[in-house]
Amino acid sequence: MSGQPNHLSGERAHSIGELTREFGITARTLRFYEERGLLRPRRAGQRRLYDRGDRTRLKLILRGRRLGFSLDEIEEIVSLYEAPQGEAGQLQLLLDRIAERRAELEEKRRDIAAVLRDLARVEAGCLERLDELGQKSAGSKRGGRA
Amino acid sequence: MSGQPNHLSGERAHSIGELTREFGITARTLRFYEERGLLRPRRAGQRRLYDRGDRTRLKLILRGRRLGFSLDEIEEIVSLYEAPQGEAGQLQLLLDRIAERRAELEEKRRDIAAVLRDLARVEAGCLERLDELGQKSAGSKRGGRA
DNA sequence: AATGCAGTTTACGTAAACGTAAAGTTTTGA
DNA sequence: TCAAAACTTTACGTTTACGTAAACTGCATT
Repeated sequence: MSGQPNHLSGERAHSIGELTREFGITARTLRFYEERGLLRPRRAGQRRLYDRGDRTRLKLILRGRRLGFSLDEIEEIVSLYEAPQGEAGQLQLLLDRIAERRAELEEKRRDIAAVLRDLARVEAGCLERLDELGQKSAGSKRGGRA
Repeated sequence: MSGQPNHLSGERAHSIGELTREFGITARTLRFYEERGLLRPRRAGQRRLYDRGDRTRLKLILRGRRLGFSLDEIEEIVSLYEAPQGEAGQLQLLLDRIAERRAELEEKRRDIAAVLRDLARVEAGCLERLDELGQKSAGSKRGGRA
């Protein structure tokens, strides 16, 4: 139907250079993640080819990175997404790990809320002060302390 | 009125050991933060004494750390809190920096929401699967496929 | 044939954030 | 009083997450 059959699905794979541009990271980073086992692009000869699944994983990795998780933690989190459909014991373990991660994330969320709240306070102080300065400036323009 | 006058205010200062226990960090970390200029406890001879302000700063630092900010970034953020009451230009700069940080924090917040959402989906899948297994198990207990 | 570009492997280098060990001082409790 | 506990400085070590350089390969131009 479509052009050349590219691997197994009907989507286009990406070179390492394309990914660096798309995600603003270096090729070294991508190779490093592969070395760490976080990514497994297929190959066309030597060249790496990243398909949709690899890109999805990469997005997850970068998201974890922005949240300050270590690559070890990121690996664990990503593995949760692709966990095998095990039996009851495995599933319970998986649920436990999910609960742990959720707790961490909710702590981070509270931390963020706290910082945002503090910043809002500082901002309010700034605006107030600016307003005062504005009053004085306007006053002097209109002729001093009137 | 009270016992010995401790410095200028009427509060009790804490030793480095007390802080390590209270916050679950090592003395090395506290000294390192001091070396980096993030903390400035006063001294009683050689010994460091941390007052309420130092503890507040430390909480901010640890909060930033949990959010994955570098110590450089943390320094910047904390400095926003204690910014001098400058004139209009300075205030505007301060407001700009606050806006930048706010944008970052809101990206983190979105990232957290995304991970939480994904985890919830995985969890739902787990529970569903567990439920299926429970059905089967109950069925066989009651005597196979009825 | 030569050049250039994109990609590859190998390997050493580096910045950040502490860890750890050594050796000395000061405080504190028995 | 005296030993243990707590603290100090100095200094080298370690882990994480890549950066950077060297040397090679394959393909497309010129």
